[in-house]
Amino acid sequence: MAKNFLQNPSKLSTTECSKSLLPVQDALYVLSGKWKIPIIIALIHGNKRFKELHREITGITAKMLSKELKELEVNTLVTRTVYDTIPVSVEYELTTYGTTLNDVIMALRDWGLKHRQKIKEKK
Amino acid sequence: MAKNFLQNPSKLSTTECSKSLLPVQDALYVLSGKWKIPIIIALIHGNKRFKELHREITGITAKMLSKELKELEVNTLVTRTVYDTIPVSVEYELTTYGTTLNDVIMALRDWGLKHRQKIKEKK
DNA sequence: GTAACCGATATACCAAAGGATACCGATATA
DNA sequence: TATATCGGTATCCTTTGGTATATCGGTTAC
Repeated sequence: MAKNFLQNPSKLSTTECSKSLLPVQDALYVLSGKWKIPIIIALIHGNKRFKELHREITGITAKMLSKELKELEVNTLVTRTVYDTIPVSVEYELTTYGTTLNDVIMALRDWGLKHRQKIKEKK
Repeated sequence: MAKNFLQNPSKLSTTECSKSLLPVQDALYVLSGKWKIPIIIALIHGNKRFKELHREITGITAKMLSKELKELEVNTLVTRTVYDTIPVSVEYELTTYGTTLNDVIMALRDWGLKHRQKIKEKK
């Protein structure tokens, strides 16, 4: 039932269609901003400390990195662990819930690749 | 090779991972802004005229509707057809290319639904 | 003693996104 | 004559997103 959504669009009522609107917007909101995807991708191959992320993600400022990490933490996509070293070290890790974004990211990547190709052809 | 991307993250180099960054950002850019998804979803069950979209998409201003439709047109997701009626009627249609976004939208919707559920549970 | 590292925060600023409102010419309706 | 419809555009304004730069306290290395 819900599985057929968007696959036989002509059969769907406006109300049925609008049911997908909010979830899609929720998902986009979680990924919104210039740096969330770069951060998530950076964390995919392993935990990272603040400075490591800062070095790895070119162009990001410490303020934005801190802010975006907080938002990812609020959405339980990332965990923040403080270690009692000297000086203190803080490790960021993608949660298992965070890895459930893989399908979304892969769908976006696949479409993005096709789109790049299409834009190239037009020129 | 590329298919395994994000499925066995620990095996991937930074350069391999960063290959997905640009396509994902491209895709998100195409969907960016407050109104693109509502417009696309509105067009999924059939062609619509400007005023129909304006009425159907609650909250949007004519300025934003016009602007977002132009961007969708530039990306060949939507076509604009002017009919020589009186007064003139303009029809917007999702292209077949536009419908290739279905996988992306469904992935976003599925994740968004799970996320809503998860947020609810926390409370 | 002074410079650097760590994980940030504070302040100031700027540009882009989006909203509110008014208006357009052509036509139809009251 | 006045008002409404259609598909927008023009102008102004506010909000948000993002940048730049300086600074913090505690510690270590030079």
